[in-house]
Parts: sequence; structure tokens; C-alpha cells
Amino acid sequence: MTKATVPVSATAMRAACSQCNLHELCLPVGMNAAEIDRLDHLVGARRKVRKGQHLYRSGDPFEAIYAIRIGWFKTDVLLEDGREQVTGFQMTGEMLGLDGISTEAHSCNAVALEDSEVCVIPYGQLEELSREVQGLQHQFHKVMSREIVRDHGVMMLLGSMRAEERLAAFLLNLSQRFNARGFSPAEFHLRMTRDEIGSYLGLKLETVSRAFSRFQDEGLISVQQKHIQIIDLAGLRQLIQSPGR
Amino acid sequence: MTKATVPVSATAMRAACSQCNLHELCLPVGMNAAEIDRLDHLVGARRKVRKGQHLYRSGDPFEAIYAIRIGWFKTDVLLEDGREQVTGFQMTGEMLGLDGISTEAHSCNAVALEDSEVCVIPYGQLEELSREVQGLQHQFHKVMSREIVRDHGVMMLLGSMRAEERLAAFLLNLSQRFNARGFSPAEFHLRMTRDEIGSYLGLKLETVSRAFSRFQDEGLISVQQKHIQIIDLAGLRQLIQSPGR
DNA sequence: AGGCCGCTTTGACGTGTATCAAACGCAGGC
DNA sequence: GCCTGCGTTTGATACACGTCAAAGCGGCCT
Repeated sequence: MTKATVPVSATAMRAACSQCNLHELCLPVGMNAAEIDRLDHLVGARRKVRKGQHLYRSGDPFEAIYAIRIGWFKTDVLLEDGREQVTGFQMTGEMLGLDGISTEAHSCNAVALEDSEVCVIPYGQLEELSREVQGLQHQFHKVMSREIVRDHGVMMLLGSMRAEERLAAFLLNLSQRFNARGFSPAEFHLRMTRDEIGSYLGLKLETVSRAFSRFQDEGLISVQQKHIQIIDLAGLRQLIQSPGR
Repeated sequence: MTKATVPVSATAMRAACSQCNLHELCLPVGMNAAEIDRLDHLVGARRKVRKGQHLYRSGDPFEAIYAIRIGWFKTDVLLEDGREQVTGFQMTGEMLGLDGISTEAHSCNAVALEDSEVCVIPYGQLEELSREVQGLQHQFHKVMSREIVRDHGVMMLLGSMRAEERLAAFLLNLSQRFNARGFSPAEFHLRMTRDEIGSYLGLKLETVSRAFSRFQDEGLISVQQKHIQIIDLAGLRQLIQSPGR
């Protein structure tokens, strides 16, 4: 007989950082075995989120941060008039929910782009433990700081780059993140639509589509719907470094 | 006889959070007197930075974060080809340097927009003390999280708004920050040039200038060089909420 | 007090991206 | 297997903002 009170979306199975192959990317970075062991007790249940479902919504009370075990998410903010700005795409080993600390409520939406699973890290307990475990404290600060640095990079994209430069930078960023997780840096599937890419990059979907086509015509990449193959990595890099004109 | 070894840019005078009128904005928020007292011992010297000088540069080793006591700064990131993206304008009571935690080196430049003064908060000691003082730990996390939320707002600006909406949002943001510090929310001096505003908003200086002129023609604000007076606050707010078309 | 230089304003024109529109193709359901 | 619908591609056209240029203004240094 299983526990009837467990919500459908959460498994009773506890997460175990010490067993998780995301060690090298996630919170445990830089921690020793004993410290990770303490982290194991902190990380609560895992939670499955189906494609299209929200992990949290803007305005939800902030209680935990989340580490992605499996899958992909997007975060976005909405304007009153319905305009959407995608603020990021998060993959395996990345953290979600840091925006909530500041006001104790989430300030953006987090939506699964495919069936996904996250580790739930109750925030109060994280603060408590990171007062005792220096390695955890430091890594957590690094994660937050990294998010700030990443955001500055996005500002650079949005504020100073032209459409093709933005898309090239986006592809290179994905490539590098896949690579860091042991996947091919040259061939991958996009989990997001052209519209979502466009929102992230401050472009319309048609512009994104045209840029993809142009890259393909120029032999930089091969595109088949969501399947991307990077053919000329150096060429993409060069695109970013030379101003549009 | 004064200490000859004190660098010109740093005063021997220690900062004293407990004496500082920025209590309500800065790190001490939410801390009790005893806790602030401990913070006093942590905060090192103050450092003066003259207009145009760098507080730190991209690549500098990360050692401390900074709280602005007096003055204004901008932070920016540079592309190889010389393009600049201003990532933020920081004023009294705001924190600088959080970007450095992630890689132990700063990833942007911080430049004083006018003669300024900051409190130097050695980072190692901050982590140490925040392991002991829960209020400090929590407030520090909030400051970092707030920065992330702010950055998302800038992405919204850059990715989804039109020129006049961006400038209106910028002015409203300044207005609110002046107000929070006890200054007039309706009348203030800009510390940055049109070019810097443009870089921040992803626009050219001419576009910024034209938008200012248009706002003035429409009776929303009065502009005389860097002196701004907001005449129709509601009108500015409305501008943001109705899509450009 | 005068002169220089950097910042700003304004105008005319160019262009990158948005908009509108239509056709296509792949995936999922019956 | 065929139909249906959403996401994508591609084309024609529009427009917001960038670019180039010149004049104006103000602050600062001597």
C-alpha cells in the first residue's frame, strides 16, 4: 500500500545528491562527501512536471528553489497587455526559482518545455544548512552570481547585437551547455519553438526562422525543424565578433 | 602624523553601518542593533572614486563587494569589437560587485558617474559573518535575488518594448528610486549621458534625445539637459501599458 | 571673461526587422 | 492511411529606429 497523501506530481522518492550524476554541475560542486551527505537530507522530494505545465507562476509564494534533474524549462515574465518576455531556458543541472528570494514570491513563470523532473530544495532549510556548511554556502552564492552574469550577457545580446548575432550567440551557448553535460556540442534538438526563441532574443519568430535559413544557406549549420547541426563553429563565433557592418 | 601608507583613494575612517542613514536600503535591512554592530566590524574602509574612475574592471580579481554611500555608478560589459552594453546604473544604498562571486573575477566594469564613495565589504568576511548572523545571510540573499529580478525587468525592456516605452520605464524607475531615498520623485538630475542611457536601453543617443523631446512636447515631462521634471506620472505609466500600436 | 570641447538637439534619409499573408510539412488522432 | 492543426518557412511590404550630418548649448578650463 502506497502513501495516499503524496500529491500526484511529487514522488515519494527522496532525491540523493550523492547518487546523482549532476554532481559536477549542480549545488554539490566543490563539496566533499560528508557535506553532500548533509545536502541529501535537505533536498526533499522530486517533482515531475509535464510538458506545458508550470513549475511555479509569478506571484506564487516562494518556498523552495529547484534543481532540474531531467528536462527543460523556460522562464518568462508577462506584461499587463499580454506581451511575453522569455528570460531564460534552463536545462539539466540548472537552478530555478532564485527570483523568489527577493520578495518571498516568484516574479516569473517557469514552464516545462518537455516532461521534466526537478529536485525540490526547501529554501529555509537551504539557508539553515548553508550556515553550517561553508562549501554549500559558497556554491549557492556562486550559482546566484552566475545567474546575474548570465543575465548581463542576455542584456548584451538584446541591447547591442543584430538578429543574426543574437541567434549565433544563442546557438553557441546551447552548444556549450550540451557539451558540458556530455552531449554533442554539434548536434542537438531544440526544445523550444521559434516563437519562444524569438521572445528570448527580442525578435519575431519570422526573423528567427529567416536567420536559421540564412545560416543554413551559408553552410554554418544544418536545420531540420528542431534538429540542429553545427557545421562551422568558428564561422558562428566570427559572426558575433564582427559588428553587423 | 597620519598614516602615510593609506592609499589616497581609501580613507582610514571605518564605515559604521550603525551610524549610516542608509540602514533602510542597504545590507542592514532587517537586522537588529546587535547584528548591525557585528556588521560594523566587517565593513572595511570607505573608498572614494572620482567621476570617470573605475571602481573595478572586468577581469579584476574579486575580493569585495561594495555598497554605495554617496554617488552614482554605471556597470557595463564590452564586446571585443568595442561595443558597450550598460547593464545598470547604481545609486546610493545599492550594491556593486555581485557579478564577481561566480568566477572570483569581475565580469563587468564599474565606473563612477560622479565623485562617489563606497563601503568596501571584504567578501570572505561577509560569507563568514553571514554564517553566524542569519539576518545578514537572508538580507544578502535578498539583495542578490533582487538583482536577478531587476535584470529580468531590463530584459523585458530590451526585448519587448518600443523606444518610448523603454524611456518611460527608465524614468519611472529612477523616480521610484529617488523617492525611496527621500528625494523628490518628480524632479531630479540625470547623472548619465544620452549615450549611456541609450546603451542601457538598447537605443542610439539620438533616439533617446528624440523620445525626451517628444515626452516634453506631449506635456509628460520637462527636460533641460540633465534636469528632468515629471509632470504627468500617470501618463508615463500609461505609455508602458499600451502596446505601441 | 573668453574660448574650446563634449553633449545634445534636430533634420533628412537608409535599413533591419516587424508585419501581414499564404503555403508548406510534420505529428498526432481517428 | 488520411485528415487536422500547429509550427515553420518564405515572400511582399511597412515602419521604427539607426545613420549621417550640422547646428546649438553649456560647462569647464585657462
